[in-house]
Parts: sequence; C-alpha cells; structure tokens
Amino acid sequence: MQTQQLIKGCLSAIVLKLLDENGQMYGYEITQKVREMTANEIQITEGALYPTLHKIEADGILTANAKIVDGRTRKYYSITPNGKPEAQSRVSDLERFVGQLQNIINPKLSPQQL
Amino acid sequence: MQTQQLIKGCLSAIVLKLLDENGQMYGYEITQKVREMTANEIQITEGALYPTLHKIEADGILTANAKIVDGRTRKYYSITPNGKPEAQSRVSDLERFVGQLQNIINPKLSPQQL
DNA sequence: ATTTATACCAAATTTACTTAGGTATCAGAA
DNA sequence: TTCTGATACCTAAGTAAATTTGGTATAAAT
Repeated sequence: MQTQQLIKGCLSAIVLKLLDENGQMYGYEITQKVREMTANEIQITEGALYPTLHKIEADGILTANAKIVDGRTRKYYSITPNGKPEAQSRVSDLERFVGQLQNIINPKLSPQQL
Repeated sequence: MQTQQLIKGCLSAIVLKLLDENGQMYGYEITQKVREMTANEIQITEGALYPTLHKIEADGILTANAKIVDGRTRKYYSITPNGKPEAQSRVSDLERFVGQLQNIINPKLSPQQL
C-alpha cells in the first residue's frame, strides 16, 4: 500500500472527524476504525497517531481520560467544548479539500465540452 | 486558506494526474490549472512545485523540453514511456486514497443502520 | 511457551512542504 | 517612462508531520 504517504497533512483532521462523529475514542480504536472504514487501505501507524493526539490535546482541542478495561489502559479522547469550533473548522477544511481533489481527479466538463 | 497543509503527500500525484490527462504542461500552467479546477482553493506554490517536478524528472518519470514563447522560457514536462506505468500507478493510488477519504468523511451506513 | 492482538509511548530520521528570497520578460497603467 | 502585475523559471533555509524503530505491558489463543 503506497497510499500511505498520501495521508501526510490529513491525519489530524481525520482524527477530529472521527471524534466529532463518535464522541470519544481511544488511540488504538482510531487506528482500527480507519482500517475498517477504508477496507484496509488507509493504515494509521501508532508512531504517527499518538504524537498527533498529544499535539491536538496540547492545543486544547482534545482532552484525554484514561480508563482500565480488561486489565489494559485505554486513553479516551474527546473534543473539548472550547475546541469544538476549531475542530469543526479543521474537519470542514478536510471536507472541502477532498471535494477539490475530486474535482482534479474527476474534472467536471466545461459547458463547451458538453 | 489553511487547506494548504492538507496537500502534503498528494502534490506529485496531482502533477502526474494532470500530465497524464493533458500530455504536456509547463510549471506555471500547472499552478494555474489547479487553481482553476479547485475554485482557487488549492494553490500549488512554486516553491513546492519546481522541486517536485525536478524530483519526478530525476526519477525518470518525466522529461522536460524547454521552449521560448513570447520571449519567455517555458519548460514543458511530459511523462516518459518508461515512466508511464509508475505514473499511472501513482495516480491510481491517489484516486483510491481520495475514495477512501470519502468513506471516512461520508461513511456508508452499515446494513443494520439502514 | 510463544505468538497475536490489544494498548500505550518516545526518539531519531526523513520527507515534503512553507517561507522567503532571486532572476527575467512582457503588457498595461500612471 | 517607470512602475506594477502577470508570466515564468529557480534555490536555500526552516519547519511540520510523517516514518522507522524501538520500548513497555496485558490478555487471549495456539
């Protein structure tokens, strides 16, 4: 899967999108969810994910809340009330960006071409 | 436009997509074409583009061919015959990637949810 | 008993941009 | 006629964001 490198720049927005949809998630869950949603094509590595989560948390957009489940620690992340506007702004940036990529990949024909 | 950072990783694939569609293009033309196709939302900077073109050329996937038009130099780039398979592979990676991003942004409902 | 899956993390490196310059021609406006 | 904006190329330094590679630890399965 060489698709990997393409993710550069989109990771934190993807994370925010998932957290916005699901309320709270823990790191490992995010990696699995993305794999599942993308038929194993997009694999978020832990080396990329955890620093990203910590950074967004440091920005005040996320808070973490550790729980022990089945003897293992999970850190659940969720969007803070203060961070909500910024989170949604980043998600909508991603959505617009993907929409524009679609325009490049699948160009709309100009009226003359129709 | 903070959308900019999202382009990380996609730039060379976008360039190859355009060259595959248009046969040959020069650098400045690529920047303008992308702006035009994306309603000014994706702006490829020249500082990013020229090094990228040189790199893909060094990889043997592109060749350059300089022409003087209206007293100004243009360097037309096109995909080499040998580079064609790799170019198309990178373009299809981009297309699949964008498709998977769509799955994240606009998740298909599972059968249970329907 | 070992592997696989779950679950977290950090440090060094590399990659791929951004930022900020530089050169030069041409057209149009002041 | 000089200046600005558009066209057209380029590089170098800095930065951001991944990759790579390592680590710790528990639980379940083989």
